[in-house]
Amino acid sequence: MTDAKARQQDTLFVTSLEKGMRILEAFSEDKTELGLGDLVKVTGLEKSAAQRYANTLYELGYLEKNSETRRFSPSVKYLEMAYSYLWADYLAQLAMPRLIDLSRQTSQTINMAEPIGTDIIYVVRMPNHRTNFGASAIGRRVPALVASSGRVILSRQSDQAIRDAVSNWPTRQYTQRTTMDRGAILDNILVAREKGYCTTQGQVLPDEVNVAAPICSIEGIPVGAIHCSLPSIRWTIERAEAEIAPLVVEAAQSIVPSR
Amino acid sequence: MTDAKARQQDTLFVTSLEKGMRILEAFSEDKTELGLGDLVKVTGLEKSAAQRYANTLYELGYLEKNSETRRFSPSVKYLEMAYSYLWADYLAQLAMPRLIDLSRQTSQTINMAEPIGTDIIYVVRMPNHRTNFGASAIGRRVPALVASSGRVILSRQSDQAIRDAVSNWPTRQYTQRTTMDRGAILDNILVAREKGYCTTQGQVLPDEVNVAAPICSIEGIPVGAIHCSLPSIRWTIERAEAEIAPLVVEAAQSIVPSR
DNA sequence: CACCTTGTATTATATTATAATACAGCGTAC
DNA sequence: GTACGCTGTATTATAATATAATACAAGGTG
Repeated sequence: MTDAKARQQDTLFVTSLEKGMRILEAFSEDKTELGLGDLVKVTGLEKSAAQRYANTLYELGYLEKNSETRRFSPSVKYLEMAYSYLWADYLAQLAMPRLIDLSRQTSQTINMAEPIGTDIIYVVRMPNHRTNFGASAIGRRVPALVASSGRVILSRQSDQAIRDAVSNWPTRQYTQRTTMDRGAILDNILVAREKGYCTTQGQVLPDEVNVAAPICSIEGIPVGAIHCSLPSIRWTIERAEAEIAPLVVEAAQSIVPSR
Repeated sequence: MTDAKARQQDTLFVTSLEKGMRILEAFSEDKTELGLGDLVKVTGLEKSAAQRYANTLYELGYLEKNSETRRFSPSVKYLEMAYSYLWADYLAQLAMPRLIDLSRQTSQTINMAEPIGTDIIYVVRMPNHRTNFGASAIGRRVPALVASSGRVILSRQSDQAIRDAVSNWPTRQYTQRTTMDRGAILDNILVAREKGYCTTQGQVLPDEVNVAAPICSIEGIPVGAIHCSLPSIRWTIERAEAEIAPLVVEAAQSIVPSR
């Protein structure tokens, strides 16, 4: 029995709600404005279902509607949800003051990421140089194997977990320089384990050098990472290791979530 | 006929989805972890309904469940929604590079806010000094009459609109110094209209001086504001006007959304 | 130990979501 | 200039699905 089938027979699972969430989720980086037909394509719902659910979300204020094009787009309610989340995220609250300090100390772009399945997600972003918009927006997911934050979080896992992840987790080619060679990724992770931080170059964005250090719970379990982005025009990996890495590591180590 | 009644008879309005959204919205600044009973209280749903909808959202990955306390809390999916929103927000994308520059120039906390009904909502936050956590989280709503950003946006509206807002819009006492005198608020807005920026002190947080300037569309309609927060230990309003206001105004004026 | 409050699971019932379909409005092309 | 295809919108009878009640289990507290 498939998941979907199992759910249909579960009286505690409300399929109508699922369909509504499909509409909410239809919008993304490259789908910012969708008409009814687009929603049908993206969600796989029937036309009449898409109509009713989109209309409901519109009436509830989750979707805006361009009165000329009749297309929907996410409303600011999407942002309010982030606010609710952040208050529930103990790590974000604990880390925030240290991240602010680090941002001031380095005058560079500072991020905090948390692991989520095979990805990491950026929870705090403090841009300090102009960059791609997506790189300064909260809530972005990137495969853990690609991001320095993801790799440094993995570096604190068991050998077994690392090898499993490096073999099986997805990657994605963001730039020409994104490493698709899993052997090289493994090496990078193992070096990170030795050094206590991970450095990468041009993995997600071209022309960026990254330094990431893990945030670990009192039991030593990696629960997040701090990550500093540097423009590679002015920074080499060597210079980043010398000048930035110690600060990032220190900041990350000063954050020890106990719950 | 009430709204609720009207909706029930509207076949295009899916009440099940509404109930689900009630659960999603139950979590907030001070309600970060809710058990089933709490959800019933907050949402007004029946116990069995709360059960089914919360369970559905849990299965869909929107809610986490603490396996000891059995309480729900928002998952990181709440954050992903913010990411989708930001890509749909033309103003945020347009403003981001200028905000980064301004943050570097001033080395102070920079925010961008947008009006939403009688509130403003913070869309971009770039903290540069330690502060209250809520003040560095995206998605926060504050009554427009209280926030310097809200007032400066109002200052670009018609006399009629200003007077209407000052008389009728809600306010809230965040600090001991929050101005509850609507006459004083009106004066502050009218001064802002003259000067082109709005200064406030201790309205939302104690010990903060704020300077805000409006972002206007090509037609002159205020669509947002840039706002700089300064610790009042080191900043007076006078110094902020002299050193910070020109930079904030310049940044805001350099952003001219054309759609 | 008794009680109360919490979350969980089940069921028959009818409320509510459904899919089909018809309609209207608009732009395009022939 | 008219016909066509493409949008989004509105209405219905039907049955599928959400429902509320209720019973049960599991902790916690007096």
